[in-house]
Amino acid sequence: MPSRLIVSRELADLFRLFAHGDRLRLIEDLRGGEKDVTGIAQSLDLPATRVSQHLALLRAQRLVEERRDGRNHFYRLAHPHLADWVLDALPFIDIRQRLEDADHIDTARALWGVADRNPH
Amino acid sequence: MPSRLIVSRELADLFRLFAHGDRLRLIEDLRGGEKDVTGIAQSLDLPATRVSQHLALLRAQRLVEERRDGRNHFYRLAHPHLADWVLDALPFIDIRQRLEDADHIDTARALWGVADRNPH
DNA sequence: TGCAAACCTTCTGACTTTTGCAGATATTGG
DNA sequence: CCAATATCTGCAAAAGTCAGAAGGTTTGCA
Repeated sequence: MPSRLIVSRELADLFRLFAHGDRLRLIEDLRGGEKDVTGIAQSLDLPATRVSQHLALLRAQRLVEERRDGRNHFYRLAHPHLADWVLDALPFIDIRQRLEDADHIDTARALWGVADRNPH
Repeated sequence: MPSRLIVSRELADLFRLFAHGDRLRLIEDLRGGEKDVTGIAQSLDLPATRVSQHLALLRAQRLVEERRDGRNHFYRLAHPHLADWVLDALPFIDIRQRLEDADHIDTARALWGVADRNPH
């Protein structure tokens, strides 16, 4: 009977995992395929230790999968379309705040290799 | 140039807004259309004051829109498909934990009036 | 008119809990 | 031993939750 409560709480936990800019960038960084920790750390410009901590959180929820090759650990998205789903949230960002931001959104979409879904 | 950073931070703020079970239930509650605060409070079993506070947060991000009729305030989703997008996250919930949870997910989907996308 | 009740919002303030992050240490492979 | 990661510890900061009080409107009604 309290299924709504249970599921909404689990969903909330999931969303909290995405409530961190670096983790979102990490997910988008894996859009292209697997990558090792050092590689991720470089492209996100973060210390490898921090990246490893973020990955541990994502791994705990089975959002990423690991493959070891020698001393390198390669990670990939467990659900390839997770990155797409995240970007689907872009339309929900409040546009009102400085039009400048709209440009940032388009630019980011382009940088992340996603076709602009809202051309004008 | 730091578009990725800016956008990922805004997205993270958005996700943080969804990182609360009651707010998620509220969004799903508006799936069927507009509803007034008292009505929402009743179906969520929360004090109206709390509901109003949640609505204030969602309104600040333009996620809900308000319509006043007499002393009642009716709210609706600014983006009708927001509720769908939220439920699209269900597949990302870790299934491993007690199969029991899978049932809860199906049940919740049914309760929220969404066709089961993963029949077996 | 006036007043009370209904509906809702906002402010205040404290409280709990989380969480981000650094630095140290452990582990595994070359 | 070095490189690449993972995990542990601990804290400081932040953030968010929530209850209760108080304020605004609108409606109903005497």
